[in-house]
Amino acid sequence: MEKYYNQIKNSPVFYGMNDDELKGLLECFNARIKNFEEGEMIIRQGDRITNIYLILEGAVNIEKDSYWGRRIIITQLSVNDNIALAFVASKNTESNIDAVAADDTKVLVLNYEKCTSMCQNACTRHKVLINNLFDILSKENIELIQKIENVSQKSIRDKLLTYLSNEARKRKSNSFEIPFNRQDLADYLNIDRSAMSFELSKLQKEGLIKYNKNLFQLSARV
Amino acid sequence: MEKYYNQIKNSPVFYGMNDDELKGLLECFNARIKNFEEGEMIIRQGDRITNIYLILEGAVNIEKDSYWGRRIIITQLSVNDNIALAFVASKNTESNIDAVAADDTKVLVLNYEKCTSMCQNACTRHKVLINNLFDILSKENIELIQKIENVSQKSIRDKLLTYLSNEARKRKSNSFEIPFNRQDLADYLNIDRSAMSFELSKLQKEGLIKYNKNLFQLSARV
DNA sequence: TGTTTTTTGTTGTATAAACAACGGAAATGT
DNA sequence: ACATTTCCGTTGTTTATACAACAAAAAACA
Repeated sequence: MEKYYNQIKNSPVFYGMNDDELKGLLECFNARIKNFEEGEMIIRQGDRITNIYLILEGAVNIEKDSYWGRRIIITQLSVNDNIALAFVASKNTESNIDAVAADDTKVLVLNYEKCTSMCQNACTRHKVLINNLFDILSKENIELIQKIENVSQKSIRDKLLTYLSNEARKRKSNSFEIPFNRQDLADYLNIDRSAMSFELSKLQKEGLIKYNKNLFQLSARV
Repeated sequence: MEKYYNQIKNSPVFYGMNDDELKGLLECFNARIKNFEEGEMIIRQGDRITNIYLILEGAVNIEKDSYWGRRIIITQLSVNDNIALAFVASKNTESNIDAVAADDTKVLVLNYEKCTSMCQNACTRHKVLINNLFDILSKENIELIQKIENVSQKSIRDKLLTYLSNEARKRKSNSFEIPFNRQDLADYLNIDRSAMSFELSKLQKEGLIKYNKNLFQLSARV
């Protein structure tokens, strides 16, 4: 835990707290570290969620399986992101998603219910906390709307261009790495991988984008 | 304002407050009622948002225009829902959506920034408020994930069946009205209206669903 | 280093969806 | 009650995408 102390302190969940507040909260949360191997399920559809998970290392895919076993990737989370906040915040709501380690992953497990029942929202650190969580939720909301825009384009080409230019804007740079391999990107945009590959190389031939593995570069025209 | 007092009091935003707290907050929010005609824009992409809007009457579509002018409907909001909470909560974030009155609509305009700067989160009613807003945001989050599932299906048929069965589950009934006309539903699911109509009648012929105008009924098999 | 496995790009074919055009039904307005 | 407009379903045609199969490249492993 020591090793990650500074990281935790600067994470969006605990941002702005002093050492005393942070230590108190971690105790209150009954915080502990847990490891997941690549491919392991952290949360399953139908689970009743009582913990928040703060990602310390690695990456996590938020997924859903459709009837026919086709995989939908909702989003990929990484270091400092948290999993499942929306579900613990909406009491008595079952998870409607899977959370799968996309890498060997270390998470900080926070028992949200224990913490809220203990504090009764009374202590000052809890006030900072809920403000932080509020900010996080609103940002997640906007991210989800963004994702809806990405997948709502009608052609493969438009999905790719929308996704890539949204990423560029988010990173404030025309060249950036994406967290997905080709199959995962296809599952994220809900398109066929091979058709996507084809379209990507077409876009490259036309000079709209350049890419090498997961590193993409957008030309000024995009 | 009097006319809507009870409705406001029981809305998710102000839920659980006593009369004094509510009155104080409405003042603090500089609350006022505003009317919009069908088709009028309540919020535009790029606007910097400082107000929350609580819908008192009518309905509002949250939309986005793609490059080619194609319309994407993210969701439809109705009475007691609020607009733009995520944007005011994420300070300094421009709206990336349009909010368009889908009907003649009455909203309660709440100046969020004024309220938060005045109260400095100090007063007790503000604590109830932020807890309410927190709940609302988390539910919106889950709704958005649901919507992503709906539009992430690969065929028109699967989109319709997923959407309809999700609605049925939400309403806890196999027969229900949808808030969309055909064109709006197509824009919500990002598919062609005529192709959708065709698929709907096919589903009806196969006995999976029945519908009449906006009233849908799912057979047990769905 | 050589072998195996995974990932990515390419192509041809089958299929599903978009699109355009239209007629009828329903709703709206006068 | 009639005229006008909007909405909905149907059909044929064009187009884009899924799908399958495969080869090349890269990565992982021994």
